[in-house]
Amino acid sequence: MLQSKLFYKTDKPARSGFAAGDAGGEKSAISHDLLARAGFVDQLMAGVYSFLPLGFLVLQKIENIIRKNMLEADGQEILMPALNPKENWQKTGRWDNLDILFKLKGNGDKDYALAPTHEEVVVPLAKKIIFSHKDLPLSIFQFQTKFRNELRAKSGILRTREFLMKDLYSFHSTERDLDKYYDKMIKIYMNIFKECGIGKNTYQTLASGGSFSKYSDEFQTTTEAGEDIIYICKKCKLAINKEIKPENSVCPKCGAGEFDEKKAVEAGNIFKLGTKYSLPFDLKFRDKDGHEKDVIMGCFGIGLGRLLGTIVEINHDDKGIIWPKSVAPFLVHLIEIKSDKKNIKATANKIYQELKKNGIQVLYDDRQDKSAGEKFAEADLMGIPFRVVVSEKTLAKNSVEVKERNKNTARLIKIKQLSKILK
RNA sequence: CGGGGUGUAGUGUAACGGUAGCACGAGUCGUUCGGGACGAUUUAGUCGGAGUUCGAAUCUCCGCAUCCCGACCA
Repeated sequence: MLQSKLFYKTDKPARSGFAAGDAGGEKSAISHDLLARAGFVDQLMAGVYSFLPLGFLVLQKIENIIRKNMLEADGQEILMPALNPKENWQKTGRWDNLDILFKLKGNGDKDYALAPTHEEVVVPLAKKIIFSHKDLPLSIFQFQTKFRNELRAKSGILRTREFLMKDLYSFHSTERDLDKYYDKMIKIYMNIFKECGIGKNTYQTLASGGSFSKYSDEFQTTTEAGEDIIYICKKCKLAINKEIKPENSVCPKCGAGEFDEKKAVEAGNIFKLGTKYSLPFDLKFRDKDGHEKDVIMGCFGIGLGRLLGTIVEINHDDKGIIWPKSVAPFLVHLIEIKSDKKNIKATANKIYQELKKNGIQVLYDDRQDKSAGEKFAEADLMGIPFRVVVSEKTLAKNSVEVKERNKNTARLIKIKQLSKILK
């Protein structure tokens, strides 16, 4: 039975709705407020968060959606170290030039870096695997904690200094092969965001490529909490990040000239790295003719915590979170209304066991010291898709009350039918 | 990294330079019991360090923390 205090936030929330921040004009992300109050995350310090049981369950759901899609892209999952030697970062010049790099000292004054990204690890690794054109293409991915010493952490969980990221690195023998893979990955990325419930608000967005290429592609989700401004082509829905917009007065894809301006959060970013990191580590392969050539690389990232926060930014109302079923911590929030009649508890318990047996994930609120109103309010805040209430009233009709979080009306369902309608 | 704001109990908030108070939470008892119930009772606090003063939560300086704006953002 899941009723730990970690699941049920004990703080009494403000009753005047979730006016973000105070009257002084300070504003912070709604997702941060909701996630903290509902007990999904806990802040340790600026830009560093713990994921509590509910939040961790969501994080794992998101991870599994991404993993499934990366396997679809022929990715092989590994886990690389976060603690890195200085030398690798010197080779690429980033030890001195990357201002967000966390540096630390070990025994004997030895220098280490905490990896903010993993080219400096994956390329030397690939060097031990890739020798021939027969070894290509190759895709390697991981879910790893990244460390970035952001000058300013902000927007709650949306911009942190330590965060879980999926990063996939692809290795190709030709530019053309990278291009093909890159286009395929754009589709796969859009599918990930769709599966996470933010597909309608997420746009492929042309952006600056940083120092490696002219452009990169971002996946921007439109929300007021966003840090970026994007221009969405009214015709083909391709978006352009404000940072490169002056260069494009018409849509580079369809040629139309009308755009919607929106604030957005960058939920993912993909790059054509080319030989930027192959060169410093001398990553080469032999082609069919025996000639030595540089390996061409691509890089594909998604920040999981930020994605989680973005999902909340998109899916909430004035009562709390409304989780899409695909990433909800549980499918069903089973609430037992306290009663003197013993059969209420027994029946609720039976329903709980029955649902679990059917493979349905249930959070069972059987606390005896909480009023119905309090339980309902917390259920709304937590945002689990189905609320199932067992009480004297419902049992009198051999039923339970089922209410979906994203709907306004509840209905009575015969207990025997319950498992069938929960989808 | 520049600018600004804020640090009071677990949380949220009051207190003119003069007895640190209230609400929520948590504990106990009783009454409630389908939309954040009620009474009684208990618990717990001025970010740290210097200074001014008869006296500092309050004023000054330093530090630390956090939030916001900007810059930055593989």
